[in-house]
Amino acid sequence: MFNAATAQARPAGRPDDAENQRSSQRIADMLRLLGETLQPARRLVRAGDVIYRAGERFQNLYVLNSGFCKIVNLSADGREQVVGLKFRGDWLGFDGIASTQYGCDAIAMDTSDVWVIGYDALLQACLGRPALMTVLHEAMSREISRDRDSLMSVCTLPADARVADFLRYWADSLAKRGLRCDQITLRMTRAEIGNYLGMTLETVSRALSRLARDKVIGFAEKGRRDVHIPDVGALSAFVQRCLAPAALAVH
Amino acid sequence: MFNAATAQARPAGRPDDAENQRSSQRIADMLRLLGETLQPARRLVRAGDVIYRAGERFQNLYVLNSGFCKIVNLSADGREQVVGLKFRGDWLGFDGIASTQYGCDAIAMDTSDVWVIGYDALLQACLGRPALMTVLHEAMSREISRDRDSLMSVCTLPADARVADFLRYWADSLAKRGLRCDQITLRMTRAEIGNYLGMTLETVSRALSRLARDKVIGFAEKGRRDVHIPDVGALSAFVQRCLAPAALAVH
DNA sequence: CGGGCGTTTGAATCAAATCAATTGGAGTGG
DNA sequence: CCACTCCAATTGATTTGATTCAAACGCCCG
Repeated sequence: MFNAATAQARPAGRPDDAENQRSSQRIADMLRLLGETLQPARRLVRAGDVIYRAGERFQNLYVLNSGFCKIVNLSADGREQVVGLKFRGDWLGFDGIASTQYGCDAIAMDTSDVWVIGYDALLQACLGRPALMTVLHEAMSREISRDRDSLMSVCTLPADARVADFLRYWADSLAKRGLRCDQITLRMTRAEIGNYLGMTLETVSRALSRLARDKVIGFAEKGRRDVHIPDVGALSAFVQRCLAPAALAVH
Repeated sequence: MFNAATAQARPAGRPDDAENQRSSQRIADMLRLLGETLQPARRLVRAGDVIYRAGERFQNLYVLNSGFCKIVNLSADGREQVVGLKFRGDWLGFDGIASTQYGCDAIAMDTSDVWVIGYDALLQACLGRPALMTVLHEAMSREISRDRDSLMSVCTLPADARVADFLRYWADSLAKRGLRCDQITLRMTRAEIGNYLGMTLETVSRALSRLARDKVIGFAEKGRRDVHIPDVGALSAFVQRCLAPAALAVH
């Protein structure tokens, strides 16, 4: 189930189409179930719009029906940290359940369709519809797994590998949603990527340049926002190369 | 609700006794509720024992009634990362819900009493006992918040501050469980602490030495496993000092 | 066309990792 | 009880990867 593991287990590191299709189906089923049983209010947001803010009273969970957003944690002393990225089918706001207020800001990074799920209504509905509870728990479970993968990446990978792993994660997220992942548009600045990965914007830029020089990624002719990924497996291979500096000529 | 925020908001950085007492009560209430409604099997484990392993089929959640353990993520390429520490009242195994198998190892770090909660039975019981569902969701929510705080710490703090923040987190965890927190016994080696914090064991050792030199912590006469923390607020202050290198003489 | 922001790239600096040596306790067995 | 071993921890010297500081470039938009 782990991204790296999945890529590794495959013969040639190519995406597991069957698995991705199942993911895509699961998300569609979940959205259909939520739509039918709860008729959630929809909120259309644009890049930069705030979905909720840290400190606001927790009442709703949110589900992204389309678009893309970031979760930003702000510490008491002013440090700001992007702690999560959310795509279609992801839930937002779980951190508010225990403390009765949100602990982070959720900011749209693109035009998005956000479904508003009243938490009390959801719990109520869960009682009559066990499938609802299942999707809720699975979503929380997945978030916990993903957060651990993030921590793992930040703690164990050097900067270049972290950037490569970030792109792999992004491509993987798109593939799991049935979207093409050979051409991705990063709707984040280098500074935001760096913040998310725990490094400076210059280091992100250098890492991307190195990835491009090694032909692991390509840039569109105009602008460096669009990244071309000919082979997702090559990103995983690049990560491995970063980790094994003294193990080259073996044949 | 965030640890750092809490400490900051206090007049003198001292622990918030009322809040801690509420936490302690909440945990006791939760354990009582679980014990009464589910009569979970108990498993006594000793330091080093495996509670579950990554890859095993998910069937149970676990709740620590006493003791202490670590959650270890193992990547496909062999990197090993401590991604969480669990104390009395904490739940283990949430990451298995979505994928039907555990994604990490859970290893006891001390003699512990682990309650085994069959997941299906729990869901069943939730239907009749909404309070059960509440504690379950709160536990997952808290884990998500905590994971984000970890990521924040690793991404934004220099090594010394990260170690200080780690000790603050540990002391805070004890306080929230009604235990004394001025004298803590780290049941982890420097290497394990370093792994958790994303640094080498030498860096952990140096950071601890510096904290001791600055009188923020003290070591027991014999052995360096026991750490004396005269004032938890001083740890937060130390973190701030690390972040503000050029702001000393202001009066 | 010019201003402003985001990005790239280079050079210098710095924090942390690595390499290496020593110390200190805990445990074992004579 | 002491000698011996083993492993954790400390501390110093050196190297290295990433940050910082600085300059230039390119793209978008008014």
